[in-house]
Amino acid sequence: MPELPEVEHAARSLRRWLADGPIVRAWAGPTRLLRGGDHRLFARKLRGRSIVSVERRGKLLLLSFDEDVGLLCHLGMTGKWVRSLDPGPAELPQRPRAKRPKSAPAPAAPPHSHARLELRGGAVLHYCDPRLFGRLEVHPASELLGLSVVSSLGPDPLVDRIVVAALHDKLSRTARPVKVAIMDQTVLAGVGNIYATEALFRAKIHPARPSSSLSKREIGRLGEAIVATIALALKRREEDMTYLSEGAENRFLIYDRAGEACPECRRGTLEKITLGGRTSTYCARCQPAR
DNA sequence: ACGGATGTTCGCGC
DNA sequence: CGCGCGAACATCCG
Repeated sequence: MPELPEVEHAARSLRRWLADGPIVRAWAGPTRLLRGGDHRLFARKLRGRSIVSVERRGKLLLLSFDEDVGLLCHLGMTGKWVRSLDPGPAELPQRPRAKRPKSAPAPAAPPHSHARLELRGGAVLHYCDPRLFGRLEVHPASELLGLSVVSSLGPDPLVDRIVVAALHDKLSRTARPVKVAIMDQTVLAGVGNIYATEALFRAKIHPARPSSSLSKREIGRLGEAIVATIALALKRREEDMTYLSEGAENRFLIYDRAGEACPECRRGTLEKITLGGRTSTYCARCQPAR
């Protein structure tokens, strides 16, 4: 689920939820989410901790607790934090649930819950991630910002804003397709495939344009489009829970709409190309190649 | 049933 | 060093 707006939404939720702390019990399965870390250490370190701050940098969540305990969390492709009121009986990762009759009791824990923070008062925060592409790492809170995954991030469009001159300077040094460049987390932190696609459409820039070919004016347009795209997605997130794969219809302008008519010019048909291994949708009329 | 999916990271080759 | 490509990770959905 996660690009910058979704991660920001998760950060706001966690900030609210963790304020009910402290954590009376923590648990994680022996999962690869921990990246070689020890699941018993996860439980030991987080038990008893109270939240100090929840920050977001790009797609990363940085949770700082008292006693200098920190948790780094990346949602990968399908990770999310879910709050429930019951921890569930099993001390095992929840596998996908088999179909059961309507009359059967409701499940106690959400599917794919691989780590849990149980708060005083009974709420349980589950980290759920079917594909296990995410990561959860315990570090000293004071060292979170110094981790290379964090310190190597480019400016975050919401936290730092986008400085056109700096972005232009960075893009001028590479011939990579501009879409690949803005998805590079060391160039901008938090932009992924959906919002890169949407922002380039808004800015009327072809996704395959060599980064170095963009004028400063175009970069300015692109920067504004990125911020606007992210702000709109975040607003929608806060208003309702609409997103992909949650029973919601596609609310994006062109993402995943190849073959449909362009919503802007209404004449061209949206096309699809692959850049940097990812699918890109664009309108050849509104986003000319040169 | 097959192909693709919001992300990252690795290895290989040029 | 830059860059592209494909694979890998594990599961779900249409």
